[in-house]
Amino acid sequence: MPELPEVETVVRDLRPLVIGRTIATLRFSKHRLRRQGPRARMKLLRGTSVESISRRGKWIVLALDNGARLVVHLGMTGQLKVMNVAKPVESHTHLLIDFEGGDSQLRFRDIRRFGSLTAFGDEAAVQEFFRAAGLGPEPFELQREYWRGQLGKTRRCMKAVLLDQRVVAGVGNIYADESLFQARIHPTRIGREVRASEAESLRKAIVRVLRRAIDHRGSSIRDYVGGSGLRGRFQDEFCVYGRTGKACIRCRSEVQCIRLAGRATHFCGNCQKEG
DNA sequence: ATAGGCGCCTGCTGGC
DNA sequence: TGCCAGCAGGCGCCTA
Repeated sequence: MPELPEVETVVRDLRPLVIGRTIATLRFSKHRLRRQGPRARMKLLRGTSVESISRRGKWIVLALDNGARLVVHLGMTGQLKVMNVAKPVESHTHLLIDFEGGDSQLRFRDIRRFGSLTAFGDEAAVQEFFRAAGLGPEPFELQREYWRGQLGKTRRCMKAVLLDQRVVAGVGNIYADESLFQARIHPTRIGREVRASEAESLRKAIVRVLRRAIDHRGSSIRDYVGGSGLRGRFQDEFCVYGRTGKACIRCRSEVQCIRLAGRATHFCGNCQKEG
């Protein structure tokens, strides 16, 4: 579900609501998440105050003043939001963080439990975790030569390359399809057969699409809400994603949908030529 | 190296 | 109306 723009929106929403707050208690649901660090290490967070909240790819990092970190991934249906303690706790809420002297609490909710919550002792441990995962560069910091090199050395199709978090961090199914449409590149094109000029227009398209999506607070299709519970609006701006059978906004031919890299892939067969 | 399939979960939709 | 297959913003693991 949440890709970079949604995660960025959550982080921006939460920033004024959690920075400076001191964590009083952490309460977990009885269900385990798909991936979750040792529950015992969560003790590191108690009694500390939040210094910052940031994003790396689709990961959210809460930095505490004792150096500890809480790293959150929203998976497909994760929500991280601050709510008034008086609000009923919704089903599938897996972590409640109460702050000292306040009437609001941070809640992690995840219907499908594909998300993850992990505590780390310090920033170095977080960086090592990302390094071990091979997490690639942020899309906004993609170097032209690096990008060309990554495309040039692979026989995978472009859709698969864009979804690979080791190549570029933060792009998911929606923004992969939208970026390829903007750059007029067919999703089945092979990485190393993409021309340098195409690679460059794709690099720019990714940045443009992600920035616009962030401006719209991301895309809400079903579950996603920002850190204050507000939905996104970028779903109204989709050119191809979820528009199967509808007219391409550019040439009016039918938007097609195929399965690639195990995911529904939307494109215009007329605007995006096969190799 | 890479494609494909499965598994992890729950909930919703569309076709019969 | 009811049932059930199929599908969903992710990702790791396995096999061929």
